[in-house]
Amino acid sequence: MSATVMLHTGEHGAGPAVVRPGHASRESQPVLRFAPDESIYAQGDTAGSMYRLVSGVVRCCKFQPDGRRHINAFCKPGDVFGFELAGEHLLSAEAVTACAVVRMRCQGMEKDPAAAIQLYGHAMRSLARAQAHSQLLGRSSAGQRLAAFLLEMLPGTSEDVETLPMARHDIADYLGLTIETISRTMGQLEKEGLLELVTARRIRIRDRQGLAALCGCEEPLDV
Amino acid sequence: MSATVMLHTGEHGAGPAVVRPGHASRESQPVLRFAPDESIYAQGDTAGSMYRLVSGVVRCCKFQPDGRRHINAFCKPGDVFGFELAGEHLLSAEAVTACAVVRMRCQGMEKDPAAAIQLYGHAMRSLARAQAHSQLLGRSSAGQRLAAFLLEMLPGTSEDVETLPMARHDIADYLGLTIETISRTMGQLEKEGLLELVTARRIRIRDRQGLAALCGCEEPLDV
DNA sequence: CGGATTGTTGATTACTTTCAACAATGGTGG
DNA sequence: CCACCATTGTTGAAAGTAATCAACAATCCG
Repeated sequence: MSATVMLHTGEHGAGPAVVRPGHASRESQPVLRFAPDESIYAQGDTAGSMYRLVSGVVRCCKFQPDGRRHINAFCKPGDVFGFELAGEHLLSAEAVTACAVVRMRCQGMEKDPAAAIQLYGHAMRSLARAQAHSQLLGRSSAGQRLAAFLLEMLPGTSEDVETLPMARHDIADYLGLTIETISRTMGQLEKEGLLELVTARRIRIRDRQGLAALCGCEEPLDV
Repeated sequence: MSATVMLHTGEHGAGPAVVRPGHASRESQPVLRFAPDESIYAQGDTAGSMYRLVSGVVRCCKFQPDGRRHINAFCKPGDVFGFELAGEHLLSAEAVTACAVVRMRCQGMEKDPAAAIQLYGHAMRSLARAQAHSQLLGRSSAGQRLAAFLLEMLPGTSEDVETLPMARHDIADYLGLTIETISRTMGQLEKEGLLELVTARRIRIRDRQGLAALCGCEEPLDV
């Protein structure tokens, strides 16, 4: 026996477990807009809201004391980010492309079981992603990482040209590689016929199965 | 967009959300014991419980289709693991040392706000760890990884000899390195005077600050 | 004590980084 | 609309780090 709880996360959601503008303990929030490379919040900032990405791409990243940057995740429309257990953000969130974001204040969450369950869902999805990512980084090989990354970022189903929203530098900091290695590996994948680089950012995936075989592990999580 | 949370009832499922022994709305569960290398659950198993480690050390790991193993986390007494968003375990949990575990069935979570909030806390702690770990793997250098690992695993405060509970193979799969590299790097840290290897597993940390400086980043999370 | 397991060390190879120079791109102003 | 220029991406050569393969040593357990 099992029980299923539907957690509606869309703005138009309805029902008991809905975090949305208008909820008793929350209020409607305007859509915020950010230009590319603009900061949504920075690590160390007081955490008090969660954010739902409406459009665009966001990177959640950590700046190390030694100046290096690690990108933990790229958020796509529909993703929720920025919720924290403690009082301050552990990561920074920055717009990769122009993007639209809804901020939702999380006050009195502990008084609202439905919200707590929904928060749990978001946390678990983020957890699954983070674990998959650390598996990717532990597993090594530039080719495998890039293949997995491309399958994750370019969800298209046919052989159409898709646009990578982020720069090589972002990819490098996400995959734990250098921009030069990204460049070379991308070229190699092209030489192997797995993809075609129309320009650096405009890519046509020629052989999705080949890429999946290359990275030799689970398909990208669709969480 | 909507998300579904499967809240599984154990086969003996009865009563309100049972989360840990002693709590008002929960019931006491027996302590399970596992021998070293014994499996607590395997990836793909139906998920219906969470587990609290009472004593010993557990590894949460993923076996890739190509045979490689990645260890996502080592659990220490007090840690809670095994909760899932979906209906099955994404990772396996195995005893590293002999250990004692309390299994808690997760039923009727939606009726128990306190349990949901507690679950959220566990998920967020796991998330913070997973993110820190992917930062560690992305950041590189065997020496830095091992230094961070030792600070994480050997919490002692003075210069006493401590015992590593896991084998080199486990460390390697956790840090994304090989056992040979672990061995060599350990020897190098000893040569640099940062630690002393009484035996392979019995280690005296000589210079905690030095190790922290080496890994050049955040202190280990105490979550 | 003995034997299997676990850990170490050495030599070589493979891969990624680093440093450097160059090419392409895309946005801006003329 | 085009030319310019800063930004972004590519390519090459050399160096460094970790992986691999192989042999050996130490440890633990019965």
